[in-house]
Amino acid sequence: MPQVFVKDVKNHLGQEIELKGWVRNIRSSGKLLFIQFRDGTGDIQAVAFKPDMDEEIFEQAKRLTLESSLIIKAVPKLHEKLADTFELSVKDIKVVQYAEEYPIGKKEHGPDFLLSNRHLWIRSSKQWANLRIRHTVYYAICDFLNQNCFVRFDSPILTPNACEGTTTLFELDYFDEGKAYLSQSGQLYLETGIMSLGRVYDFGPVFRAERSKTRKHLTEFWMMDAEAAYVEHDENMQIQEDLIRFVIRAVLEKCQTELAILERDIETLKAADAPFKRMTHYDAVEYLQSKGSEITHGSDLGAQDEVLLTEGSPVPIFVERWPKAIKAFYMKRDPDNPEVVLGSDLIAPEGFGEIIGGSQREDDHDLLLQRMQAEKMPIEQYQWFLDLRKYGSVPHSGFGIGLERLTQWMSGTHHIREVIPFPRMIYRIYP
RNA sequence: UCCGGAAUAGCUCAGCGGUAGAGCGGGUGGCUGUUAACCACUAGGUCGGGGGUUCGAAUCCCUCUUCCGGAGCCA
Repeated sequence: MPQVFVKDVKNHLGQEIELKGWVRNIRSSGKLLFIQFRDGTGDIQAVAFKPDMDEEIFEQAKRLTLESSLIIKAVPKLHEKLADTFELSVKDIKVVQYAEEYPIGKKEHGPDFLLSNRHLWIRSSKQWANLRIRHTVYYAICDFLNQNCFVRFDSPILTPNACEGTTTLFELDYFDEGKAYLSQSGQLYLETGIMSLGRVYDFGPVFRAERSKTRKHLTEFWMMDAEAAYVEHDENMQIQEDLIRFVIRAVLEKCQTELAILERDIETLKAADAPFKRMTHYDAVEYLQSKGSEITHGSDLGAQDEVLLTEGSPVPIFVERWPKAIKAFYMKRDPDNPEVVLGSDLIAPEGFGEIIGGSQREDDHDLLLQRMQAEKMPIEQYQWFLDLRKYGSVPHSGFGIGLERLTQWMSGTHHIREVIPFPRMIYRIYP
């Protein structure tokens, strides 16, 4: 008998089918046994009724514990008490393993305990939902880019130098070549790719040895960097907006069960699928000051500023044209105002903060060299990067999306540690 | 790194100077419609480590360790 997945049960009403999975919960009522069964594709209630089955099988089923693995033969039917819900009428059960006493109980647990049991916690329904939404977000990003002429071009993870000098790097020994570092962004390598392929993206883990300790930071997270030749600042933002709205629609369409489990406010998410706002950094600071923020024109937005800025806005907000001093060396100066760069941060609503950083890149060799010298960067190590400005340089732009930040917003999850299978944080590397 | 908070049963917590408690989970029994099911009984603890104050410390003080929340930095 072929295996049927829980998600397909509705196509087999009245037929005997076989399902393979685990016990999420079990309730017994004498001759009736209610097994909350899960198989990875979804959950369904399986009902075992003693008079309808072999007595020995029923006794075996009675001894099932939380998370025991089992194969059941059953007939799907409409739930006797709930509308639009299916349940299974159990005919036979084969216990694959009686699970030992399961550490994660039905009541509340603290974060330390749950994180120490992350390898088991991922089975819980909210974690299951988060990981499925992450999957949907990941492939929606790839789908959008693939449909828009971007070619996957993976940047190396082991690198000889820093991408953006300021941030802390994880360092390791690289044979006889001295130190190597775990990449914190593939962006500079992507810029080489556009000269061959036009539009490229990478998607993989990046590493930041920052001692950040907030609900929005991980030391290892997944980032998608995209880069496009002949795209300038305004079009760069338009691509980002189209991409994010594509992702929102994909999640709303494909993750209805998951969003319901997480009690995500769907209407708020739907409302974000509308034209995004754009604001210069100057105007954003003026606005924030009028709202009581202490922010100054030369500085970055704090966490509270991001919340304040998007308060009352159903859509994300681009903050663009930043003071040159607080942005990276490779960003192109605004021809209309050399004090600011053509960079943009996209701030998600509902307090989820920055989800994208992007910019038009400096494409003039001498200007780029000057800036690298000003930042005292080791020029000889970046010769390959400067070369791009010598052999057919073109205007180009790109941006980077933090997968977990975006997933966190889509799923409405408070802490970023719940939207990656095994979060790496400053004080935690187990399991 | 800085500023707060916490550590008591497997888990979540109450107890805050006078010999250790609850709920859940575990075990045993009961129940034909349960939805973190319910009911009865039951086992389970050097109160994070070390030091101090006291007739007496889970409770007060010092110290160490671990964790949580927030800030900065960023995606």
